[in-house]
Amino acid sequence: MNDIFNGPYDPKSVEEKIYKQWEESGYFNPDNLPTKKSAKPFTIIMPPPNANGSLHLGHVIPITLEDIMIRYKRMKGFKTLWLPGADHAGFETQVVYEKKLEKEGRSRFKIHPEQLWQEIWDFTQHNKKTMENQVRRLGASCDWSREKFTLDPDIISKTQDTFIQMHKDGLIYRGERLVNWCTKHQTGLSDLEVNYETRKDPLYYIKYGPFTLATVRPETKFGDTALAVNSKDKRYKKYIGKEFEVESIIGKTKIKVIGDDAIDPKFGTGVVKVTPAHDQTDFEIWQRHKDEIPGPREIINKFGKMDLIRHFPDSDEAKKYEGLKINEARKLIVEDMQKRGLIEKIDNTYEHEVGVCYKCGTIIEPRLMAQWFVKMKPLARPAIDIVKKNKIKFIPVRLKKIYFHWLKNIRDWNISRQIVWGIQIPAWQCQECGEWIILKEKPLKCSKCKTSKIERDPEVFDTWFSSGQWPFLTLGYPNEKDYKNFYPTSVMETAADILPFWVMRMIVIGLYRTKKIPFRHVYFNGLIRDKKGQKMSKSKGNVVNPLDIIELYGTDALRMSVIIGNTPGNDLNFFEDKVRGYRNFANKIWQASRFVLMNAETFKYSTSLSKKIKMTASDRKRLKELESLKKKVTKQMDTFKFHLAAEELYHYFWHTFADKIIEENKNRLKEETMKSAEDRTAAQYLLLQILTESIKLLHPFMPFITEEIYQNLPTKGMEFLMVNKW
RNA sequence: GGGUGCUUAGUUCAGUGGUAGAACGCUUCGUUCACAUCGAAGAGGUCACAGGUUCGAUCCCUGUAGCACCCACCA
Repeated sequence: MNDIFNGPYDPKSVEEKIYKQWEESGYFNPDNLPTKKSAKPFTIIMPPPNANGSLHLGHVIPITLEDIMIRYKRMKGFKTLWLPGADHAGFETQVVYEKKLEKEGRSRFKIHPEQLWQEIWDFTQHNKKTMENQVRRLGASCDWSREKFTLDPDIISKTQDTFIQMHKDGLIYRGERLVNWCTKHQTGLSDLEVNYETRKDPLYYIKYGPFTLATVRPETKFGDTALAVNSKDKRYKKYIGKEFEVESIIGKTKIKVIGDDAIDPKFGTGVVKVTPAHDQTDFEIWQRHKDEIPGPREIINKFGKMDLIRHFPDSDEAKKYEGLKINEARKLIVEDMQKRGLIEKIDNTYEHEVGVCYKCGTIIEPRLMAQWFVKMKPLARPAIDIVKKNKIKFIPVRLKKIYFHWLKNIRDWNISRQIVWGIQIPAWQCQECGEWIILKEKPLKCSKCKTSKIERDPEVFDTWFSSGQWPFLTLGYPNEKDYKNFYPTSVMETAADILPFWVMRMIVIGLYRTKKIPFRHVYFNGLIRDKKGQKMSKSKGNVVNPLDIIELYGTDALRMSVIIGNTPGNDLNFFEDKVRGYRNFANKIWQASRFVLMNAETFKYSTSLSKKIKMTASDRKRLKELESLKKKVTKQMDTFKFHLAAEELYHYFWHTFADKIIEENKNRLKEETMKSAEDRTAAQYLLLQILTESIKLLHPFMPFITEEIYQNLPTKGMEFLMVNKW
């Protein structure tokens, strides 16, 4: 017997070697698999990890789950493709890089965009390489020869094609809208990238002509273009449509009262000042009353400072507040208003939700900007239908509700980002007449005024605009062989929290662009949390590096610990004791295999042997039991119940095979106690048979140890367990 | 203000319309050559609460409470 079995199982000496063998075998690539011609494809596109750091424990769950599915299907004879990738992760990465710059005492705003781009490129390429090796350590059997990066030239080009096609189809428009503006990062954000925090802010009741109204933002007064009341409000009905001259700190101005149903008569005094340039609701009110009232007047600039003089050149007050930050301005203005008796009262108990940047927590300043938008309503409808008809199945099903809720209430999608790190928008503007031309290459002349003064839109796409096309772009839509062979993909396995960001958009754009569903199943895994159920984050200091765990306990143990007890869509708490338990299990497998092999040295295996073996009734019972286990586990695998399958196998191997079957057969194996050579052969056969099958069933979950043992079995058929028949 | 999920052993969590399950931890015993990263035996639960459906509910329905998360333009 091979003496590698001496001592406890040592993952370190096995894992690296085995992975290398697998990779060299070429079997990660479906083109090399010994599959039948009629074999069906099974495809998973790996959600590309962000190339702005290294893998953390949160990546272990998805990669393990995907690997389990892939290995299972590969053994089932499918033509399996698991395509890995990495995401440039636009804004996310730029934020990470900016923090790095800050530490070095540099600022993004002082670096030439091209240089900044190059620096971030180098940064991501470096991270990408580290991450690839980490993915290997996890045992991922993905096809590295097909790996993609979201900034590969073909991905960039085809992402732009989609934009151009959408434009042709009338789905893209450039609109002056209020954008969620982060004054720190100097970029607009999508609605999804805004978090809301509960804040306590003074609510000022200010006098406004014949009215008193409540506001938390008196400083936006200078941008007011109307007053609004609910059109059904009896108290104020008579004022609607009338214009008033009001006294304010910058003198007298005229302002009109309008009626709008968005106003809640019960809030404050039921009167609202309308500031369309700095408030989403007010902007919408203005859009409904465009003919009656003046448009937005911007009085806060992109740095979050007062910008008044250009609107009120003759006002001394305007000069006084000019350039002040919002908070400073507010304080001063309130003081001045109090001096003039314009403040009736201040309510200090008021709590409300304030939108903040999801990265830095800076209060979002709604800001009027021209941006590219995708019309979502027409795209949402087919995406709703397809899931309703169950053409795409959700695991767990309950998340469909969230999906529908999102799509039914969807608003147009702002896809412009004011950063350098991303895919450039293929849009060009004539500097003479302002005409926009949507083309990949720079046009020679403006299509309207025929001049050649044309500049590129310096902005880039929201990163989700390109990741939303990931399943078909990675496969080489529309003409590549892979696209024809492997699309639609089989399963999209991803974290539940990016359903609206990513899954929804992949379905929406996938349907639009390919006229096909991008995947048949979506499997949502939960987030990994620490022992106490808290989110892991660097600032809390509870981050666990998966490689440290692997060093201690091995990859197989780590994999088992994140699979067992992990149900789709639910979060999972991580603790080291659990991993230790499965490290012990790995050793159990190792020792049991050692015992079986030790006692099988006299055993000559051949496929025709099984007929000659004299099995006892209890042997047959044990084999039957094994058969029913196989059936049960197969069914669980087919229905995505990996946590149950893994637990079932764990229990069978340890408490049935090792504790019972091996024990009850010991006497049949020893020279001194055996009944006959024939009976010994039967016992050897039984144990080898059960061991071989158990190892196969365990392989998707614990690929390294099972492969290593398999290669030492006299019963092995193929060169690798990885491609052995399930 | 809406929505979703969770509440089961000391802990972390599975699970089922019909005597409650696992892992870890705990207690007692065991050092005969597969394994002390082990074995044997064991303690430990009104399955959040209150109603309802049912022959029977931890499971299905309704409501309540606590926790977690998501969404929302009430200034």
